[in-house]
Amino acid sequence: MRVTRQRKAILQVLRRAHAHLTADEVYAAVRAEVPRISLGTVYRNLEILATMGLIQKITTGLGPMRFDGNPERHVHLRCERCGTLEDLPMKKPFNPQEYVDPSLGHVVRGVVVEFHGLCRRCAAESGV
Amino acid sequence: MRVTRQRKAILQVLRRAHAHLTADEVYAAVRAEVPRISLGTVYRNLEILATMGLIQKITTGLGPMRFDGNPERHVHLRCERCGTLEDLPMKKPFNPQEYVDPSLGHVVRGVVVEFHGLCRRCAAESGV
DNA sequence: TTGAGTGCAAAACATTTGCACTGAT
DNA sequence: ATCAGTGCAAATGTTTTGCACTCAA
Repeated sequence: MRVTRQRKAILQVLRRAHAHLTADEVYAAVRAEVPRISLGTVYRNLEILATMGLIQKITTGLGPMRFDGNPERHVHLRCERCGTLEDLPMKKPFNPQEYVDPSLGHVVRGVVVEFHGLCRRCAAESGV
Repeated sequence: MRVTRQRKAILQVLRRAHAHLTADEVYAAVRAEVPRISLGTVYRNLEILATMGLIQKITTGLGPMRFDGNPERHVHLRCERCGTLEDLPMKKPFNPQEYVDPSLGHVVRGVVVEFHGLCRRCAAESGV
């Protein structure tokens, strides 16, 4: 894999970002550094970086995909009030085998867990 | 809410389906019964039925949304080999509080859990 | 030097919407 | 009779792709 200016800039944007960005947000941010980059290149690189495990691709079922510069395993909280997607530390790792009976013939290799509720700010503002 | 021919047919297709269908698959199936139904009507009704809790809308991050005629809470297994989405019985219920620390200010109201791996048929065929 | 990567523009795909008409109540 | 629901077609928004060109190795 070649290290291009575009690829470096995309990775940098994601690593520096506080929130988890959409492809379009990445595009906008990277343009500050590489003005002539195209949206197609952004998509291509996000796909490649995710496949290589350098970033994470998060599909949430609400709006477009988002990308997370943190490749470590962690879970997300989707705020029902403001729509943001933020990291959530887990008390203990999630073990699929606790929940699924392996004798039924299928094979469980992994699991995607996404919490939803209220983020810190919205919980405070709505006085919950 | 009115009980139209279209709405009844859509619900019936989803309740009879073994797998969890995309809007397009529902459209194709319903056309056998209501040939002049439009895709827009299918989408509108799927949205309404899901909001009313009669069906479930499942966004999986791979391909288009899928719809589940079973409104009860249960989890799904996405087969990495053939792409189907099927129901998975759980040994015990999933309790978010076991995993997430409630003292951090946010509020967890629910969780979406999706397993991935191999469905029965693919597990058997690939000899795992 | 050379082919992986790029920019551009068009295409593909899923979903939503405006509008005049229809049919369930 | 009324208006929620429908069919149609166009619009929207996201993501992918073909192709000629560029530049990292």
